[in-house]
Amino acid sequence: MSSQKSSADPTNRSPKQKRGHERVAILTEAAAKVFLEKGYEAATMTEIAAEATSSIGSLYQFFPTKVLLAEALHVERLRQLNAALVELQSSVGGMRASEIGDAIFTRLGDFLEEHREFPVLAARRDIPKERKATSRAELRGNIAALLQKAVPSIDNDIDLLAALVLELLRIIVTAAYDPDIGGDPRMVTELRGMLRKRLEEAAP
Amino acid sequence: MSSQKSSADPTNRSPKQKRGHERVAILTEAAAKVFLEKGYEAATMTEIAAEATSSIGSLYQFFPTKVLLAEALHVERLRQLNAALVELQSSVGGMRASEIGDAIFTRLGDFLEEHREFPVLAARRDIPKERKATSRAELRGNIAALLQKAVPSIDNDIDLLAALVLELLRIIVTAAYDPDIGGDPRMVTELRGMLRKRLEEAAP
Amino acid sequence: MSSQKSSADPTNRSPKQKRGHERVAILTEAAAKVFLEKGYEAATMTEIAAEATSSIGSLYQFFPTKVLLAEALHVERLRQLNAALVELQSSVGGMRASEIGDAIFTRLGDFLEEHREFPVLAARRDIPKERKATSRAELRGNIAALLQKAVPSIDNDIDLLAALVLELLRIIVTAAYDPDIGGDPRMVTELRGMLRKRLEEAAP
Amino acid sequence: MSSQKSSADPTNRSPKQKRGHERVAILTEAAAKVFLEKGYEAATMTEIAAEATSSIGSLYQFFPTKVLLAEALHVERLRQLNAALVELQSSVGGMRASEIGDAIFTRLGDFLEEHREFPVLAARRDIPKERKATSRAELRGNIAALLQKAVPSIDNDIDLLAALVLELLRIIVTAAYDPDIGGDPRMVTELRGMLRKRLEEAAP
DNA sequence: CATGAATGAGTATTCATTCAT
DNA sequence: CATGAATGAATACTCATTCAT
Repeated sequence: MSSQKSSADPTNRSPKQKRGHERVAILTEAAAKVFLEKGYEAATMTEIAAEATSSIGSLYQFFPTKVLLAEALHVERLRQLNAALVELQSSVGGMRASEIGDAIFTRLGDFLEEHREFPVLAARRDIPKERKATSRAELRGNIAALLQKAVPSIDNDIDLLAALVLELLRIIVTAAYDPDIGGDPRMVTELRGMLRKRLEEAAP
Repeated sequence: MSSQKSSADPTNRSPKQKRGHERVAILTEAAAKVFLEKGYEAATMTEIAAEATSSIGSLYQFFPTKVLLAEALHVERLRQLNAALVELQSSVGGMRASEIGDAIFTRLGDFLEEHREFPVLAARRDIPKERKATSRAELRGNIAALLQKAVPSIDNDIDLLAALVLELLRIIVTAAYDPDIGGDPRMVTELRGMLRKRLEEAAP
Repeated sequence: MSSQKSSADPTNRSPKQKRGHERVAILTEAAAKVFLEKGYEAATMTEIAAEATSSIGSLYQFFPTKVLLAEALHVERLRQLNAALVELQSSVGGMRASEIGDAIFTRLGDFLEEHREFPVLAARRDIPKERKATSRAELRGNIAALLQKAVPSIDNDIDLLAALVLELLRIIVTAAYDPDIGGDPRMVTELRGMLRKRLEEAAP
Repeated sequence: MSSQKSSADPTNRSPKQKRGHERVAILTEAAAKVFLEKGYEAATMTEIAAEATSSIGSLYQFFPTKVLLAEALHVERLRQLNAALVELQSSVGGMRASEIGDAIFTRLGDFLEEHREFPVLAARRDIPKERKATSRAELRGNIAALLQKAVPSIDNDIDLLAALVLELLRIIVTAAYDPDIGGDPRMVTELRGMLRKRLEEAAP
């Protein structure tokens, strides 16, 4: 249910030494920062390298393409996101429907706050729809698993509910990313409330 | 009394002749199409001109900047959107809370289906936050007015509710824009349901 | 000695009505202003038309080319300049060598102050060298005539002296045009002094 | 530690490798040539790159802007010019007033003959007046220092005299630049003579 | 492997000039 | 003739990517 694929895409040459692993991490974080600040298209490989206090050549050593760099980062974040959901499973046993939504919101909200570049990566227009579908399916699956585990009695519409959670989260992400709206915490409260109600209704 | 261009004024030249008005309309629609297909950043002034079977010079005659072109289109769509909301006012008098949400969803859903480039325009990263706030405020105001008119008894949290409607619509937009998800009409139904419930609760 | 050619270059269609003459004057002055402000290359036909509160089409009606417009203006200014020199002839009879230089400086200084775009026009890189030589020759000739008339005893080197006067004036022009230097009136005094001395020496 | 480019810093990238230094030199000379031939505005970055048998990208690697390229070249020439003046100091001790002017004319004449693009660079309309004033001041200072060293008894008006030298040189430059006039060596002789006389008078 | 130089196709934008109304 | 729309070659500049050292 969770994703355990090795983080190295076959297209990237994977670093052979520890040195390389550190470099990759630094480059990746630099990319995250620049993608967040500038957006995917406006971010330049040169600026990312500079942010990592590394050279263009070095950046290309590990990520032979801007697309591949974005993808690597995206995949990594998805892995972390799914891992967070999986981890949540151990603590939701026996929760009431009204609580599971909150738990998910809280956990994923934390994730998204820490990795604010995530929506930028997810919104890239050149993600092959296939990969997109797969990613969505995996996330939805993990959320569905959570719902299921917490409230075994819902199995009807469970996939739809999972998708709904995802969409509601997307609002929060967007709102949080957009400084104008994000300030109003009542919006999050509202959304949590709506979800809670829906879940209670699904599993009375 | 001319002044085709003048590097110092950041405004679109408005056409003075019939020919000009027609051309502007064609250019605008071409821009809408290309922005939708490619996204704002990847859209090319050259391609837009080509799509309009105009010369690049003609495009720049009326829209001296890519930003200004996008803005003009965005403003136009916002105008239409707000007009639709205002128009809706005349038909909501006496609706029940449970119906007003549906009415809005339907009307705005239609709009968004017809103008699929809207989210692209609205997501541009270079919109000055001030303008963004103003636009949001206007939309929210019109939605609030609708809610108020239909159900005068809600005045508590009416702005928050309006904002909520906007966010839920954003989901639909995004989902509709994203071919993978948009197909599932149950999602829209879900969202409508959630909103209906919330509104009923607000105005029992 | 002075130039009396008709101001209309054969390449320009000359206006047939009074209306046309006014237009031409307005356009010409607008051109003068814009050339002065922006320089020849940076000046645009569009801006010139706007400055004349006229349309591009109208501008092109009278001056079918930017080059032709600049040339027409240049020729007009040269005509005025030469006319001023010719006019001066009637008042220099019997002046001493030490005075004639001052007289020329004063008169031409006035001209250049009133028509500050002159150096811009004269510095255009695309003036055919032939025309350039002719213009210079005419100016030099008129200055030589002045010197001759005032101090008939100088005939040796009179052309060289005339050229010298021209060059010294160029300094003033440049300096006057350049706000940083122009402020210092002592420079003009110096140049006048040097010229006076040289002339006295030439005609003891 | 890279940072090839970064849209926010208005500086030339300095080369870090030997290859880079060579390229910069080639590009600079190519720029000098094209600026001289075409003038600043008409000179094209593409043509400069071609003249240097480099790619346009290489040119921009080191000179991120046409303005910056011109400035770099201008600054370099000013440096050389000032260096020439400073160097001259060691050989003017004890010269007579009548000689120092000639020495300066000769030295700077050589410089200007070798770097004929200099006036083009100096005449650019977009030089910030502040920089212009500074450059002038430095040149004037060096000339003043020369005059002072050679003829310590002049201190009255020394700055004005230095400015005068500069202006007289400007004539030569302009004349030399302008093929029509430059040919006449008597003009230079005249100017030298005038200056000599003025200096003798200043330091009898 | 790291570094940064080299490449060049691609992009927004300008502007003289021509043309339809 | 006036007006302003149409045209498109030309230009500065960008940036992903490749290569030499």
